[in-house]
Amino acid sequence: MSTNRRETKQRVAVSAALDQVNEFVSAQQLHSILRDTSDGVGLATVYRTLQQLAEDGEVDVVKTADNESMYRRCSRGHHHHLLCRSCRRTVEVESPSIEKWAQKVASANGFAEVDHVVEITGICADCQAR
Amino acid sequence: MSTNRRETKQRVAVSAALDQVNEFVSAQQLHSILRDTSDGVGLATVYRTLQQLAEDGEVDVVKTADNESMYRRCSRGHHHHLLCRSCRRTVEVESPSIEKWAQKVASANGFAEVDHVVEITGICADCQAR
DNA sequence: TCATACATGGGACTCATTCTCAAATATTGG
DNA sequence: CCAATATTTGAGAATGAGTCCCATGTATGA
Ligand SMILES: [Zn+2]
Ligand SMILES: [Zn+2]
Ligand SMILES: [Zn+2]
Ligand SMILES: [Zn+2]
Repeated sequence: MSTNRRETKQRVAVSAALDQVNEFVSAQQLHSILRDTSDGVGLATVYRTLQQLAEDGEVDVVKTADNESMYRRCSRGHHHHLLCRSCRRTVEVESPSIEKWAQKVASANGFAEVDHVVEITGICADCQAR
Repeated sequence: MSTNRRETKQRVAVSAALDQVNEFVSAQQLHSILRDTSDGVGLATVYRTLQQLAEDGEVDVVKTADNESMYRRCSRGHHHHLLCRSCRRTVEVESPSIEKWAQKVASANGFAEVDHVVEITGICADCQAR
């Protein structure tokens, strides 16, 4: 809700850690990454910070098949993801036609406050080559 | 993987209960619905049965925002859903162009074994009028 | 009817995520 | 710089969906 966030070393640490990975990572992974380096950050704080970053549109969130939230610093603006189920390599994809389609289907059926989830998964070329 | 399922009264009960609702329901909801009628069905069995029905393509599964799996008996064949976040009213939608788009984006990036998740949510006309 | 492979369910267990709240700390007005 | 104050932190407890274990029950086919 609020946009007034204090700059604590924990928040900086989480943000910095996110910058070091290019794929989606879970709160737990980030927590153990931070455990090793310098002063660790509490798990609760990692969760809170990631949620806030997501609220602020700083990171994107996707859910794995086994219900784990994964976070990634993405480019700003609405987009979707094509991601490798094996190595989590991520490709951001944009498609105005998909957005229009979703909106059209919804309003054609009388729905308002439309939202949508569109994610494509697969096995990337590298992972296919094993 | 197997398709050899025995016809037990529990399985019949779960399947019948599913037929009585037209929206997506969770395993827990189905369990408490069944608790009231006749002989209840164990929670573990409800989960198992729903999973099997999903495997067999008898029901569709969607995840709520708070990571709960919801099941619904849908028409056969691949399709997606437009669903009301308030009352869970569901509209099945088909769109060959979306399917082609997903496949094209994936192969253009060297991905194989492509899968995708496409769900549209909103507030239905009735819930807006509420 | 019998043998037996498969199904059931109560309860313990997992595990991501949230909650609690006292102690730590960033911010700010003076 | 300093004290007052509003936030933030984090260790551990709590939550809750879903899974597992396994002794008991049963659908099914010979
Ligand atoms: Zn890969
Ligand atoms: Zn979109
Ligand atoms: Zn509705
Ligand atoms: Zn599709």
